[in-house]
Amino acid sequence: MARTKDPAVRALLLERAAHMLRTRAPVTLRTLVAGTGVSTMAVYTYFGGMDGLWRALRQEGFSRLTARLAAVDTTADAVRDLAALGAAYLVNAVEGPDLYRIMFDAGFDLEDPGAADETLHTLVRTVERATADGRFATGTDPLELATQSWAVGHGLASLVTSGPLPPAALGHGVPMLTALFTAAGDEPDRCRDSVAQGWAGLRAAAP
Amino acid sequence: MARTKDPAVRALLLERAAHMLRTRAPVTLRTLVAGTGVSTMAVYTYFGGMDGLWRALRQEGFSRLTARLAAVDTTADAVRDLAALGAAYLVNAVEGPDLYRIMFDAGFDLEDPGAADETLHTLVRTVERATADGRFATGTDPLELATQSWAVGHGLASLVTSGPLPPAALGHGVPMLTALFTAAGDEPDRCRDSVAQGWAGLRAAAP
DNA sequence: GCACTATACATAACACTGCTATGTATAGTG
DNA sequence: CACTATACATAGCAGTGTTATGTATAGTGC
Repeated sequence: MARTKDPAVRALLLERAAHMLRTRAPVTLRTLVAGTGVSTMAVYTYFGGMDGLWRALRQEGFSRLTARLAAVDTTADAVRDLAALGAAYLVNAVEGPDLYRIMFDAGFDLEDPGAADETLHTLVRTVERATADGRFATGTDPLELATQSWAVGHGLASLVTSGPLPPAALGHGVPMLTALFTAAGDEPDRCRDSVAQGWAGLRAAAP
Repeated sequence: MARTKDPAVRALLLERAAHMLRTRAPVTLRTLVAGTGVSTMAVYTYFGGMDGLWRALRQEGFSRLTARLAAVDTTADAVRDLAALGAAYLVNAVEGPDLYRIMFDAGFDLEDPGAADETLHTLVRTVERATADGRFATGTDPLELATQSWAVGHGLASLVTSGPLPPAALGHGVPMLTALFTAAGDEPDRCRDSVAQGWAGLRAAAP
C-alpha cells in the first residue's frame, strides 16, 4: 500500500539516544539525527515526537534492567538470590545513571506499563521461593517484602546517582537487606551469609 | 555607588516559582516574570539565569525540609523521634512532590552544599541520642544508620512521587525502619511501639 | 548639595528548542 | 502497470534561555 517503516532506523535512534545520554551529550531533536543521514521527521514517524522518544527510552531502561535481573542465576539459596538481584539492580543503575534517572521521570508513563511490574515480579517470585524454603515466616506477604527491597535498592541507587552519597554507599545494601530479611523471619547469621554471598555475585550479574 | 538589589524581588520570584511548580504550571523565564511587573532581566540580576533559579529553588527545598524536621518535637524516646523524623521527611516530599524531585536533579549542585548535610546531621544526632540511651548497640555507627534511614525515606518518597508506588506505600516505612532499628540492637517489641508512635506524630510534623 | 558612576532594569535581537505544514519520492496493492 | 498511501526531506513557526544595548536611578566622593 505504501512505504513501510524500517525497524533498523528506530533501533538506531534509540541506541544513539542512549549513547548520547551515557556520554552526557545533550539529546535534542536535531543533535539526535545529526550525522545519521535521517531527517528530524524520522523521530516523528517512529516515536511521534520527543516525548515518545523519551517514553521509548524509559522502556529501553526497563528492558535492560529486566535483562540484568534475568541474568542473575538461581541457586538453592533463595535469600542469596534475592540479595544478588538487589546487587544487579544497583549495578544497572550506576552503569547507566542517566538512563536510570529517566526511568523515574515525567510521571512514569511508559509504553508498556507492565514493564515495571515485571521487574517487581522477579523479586516477588524469589521471596515466595524463600518463604517456601522456610527462610521467611509463613505469614510473609511476598509483594510487601519485594516492594520494600525495591525501595531500599532505589533509595540507594537514587541517592548515589544523584550525587548526595558516594558510590561506596551502595555497600549499605548489605546491612539493610539483612535487616529486612531478618525481620521477615530469617535466622540472623544464616541471613548475613546469604546476603554476603549474593552481594559477591555482583560482578556475575554483568552480561 | 549605584542602585541596590531589592531582596523582596528575589523572594517574590522564588515564591512564585515554587507556587507554579506546585500547581504544575510550566516554569519558564517569561511565564515566571509575567504579571509580576519585573522584566526577564531580573532573573539574571538575582539568579544569574535559569540555572541559578533552579539552584536557588533546590536550596529552598532543603530549607523547607530542614524546617519540617526542626518542627518535630524531641521526646524522651529517641527511637520514636527517629521515626517521627522519617515521617516528617515523607510528608514534606508528598506535599511538594515537584520541589522534592528538583532537589535531587541536575547533579545535585546547591548554593550551599552544607544544606543536605544539615538534614542528615539531624538524623545523626538522634541516632547518637538513641545509642546513648542504650537503645542501639554501643558499636553502632551513627552516620551509617542515619544514612540508611535516609535511603529508606528517599526510596519510598521517590517511588511514590514518581508514580510506580501508590501513596499508601509510604506505610512501608514502619516495618522498614523497625527492621533497621531492631538490627541495630533495639528490643523488637519496644522498637515496634516507638516507631508506631513516631509515625503517628505524622500530622504534628506539619507546620 | 552636586556631579559622577556603578548598578538595576527594560527592550530587542540572537541561537536554539520541539513541532507542523507542505512537497516529493517510493514501496506495496488492485 | 497505474494508483495510492506512506516514509521522509525542507522550511517555517512559536517558544525557550541568553545576551547586547540603552536608560534611569541610587549611592558616593567632593
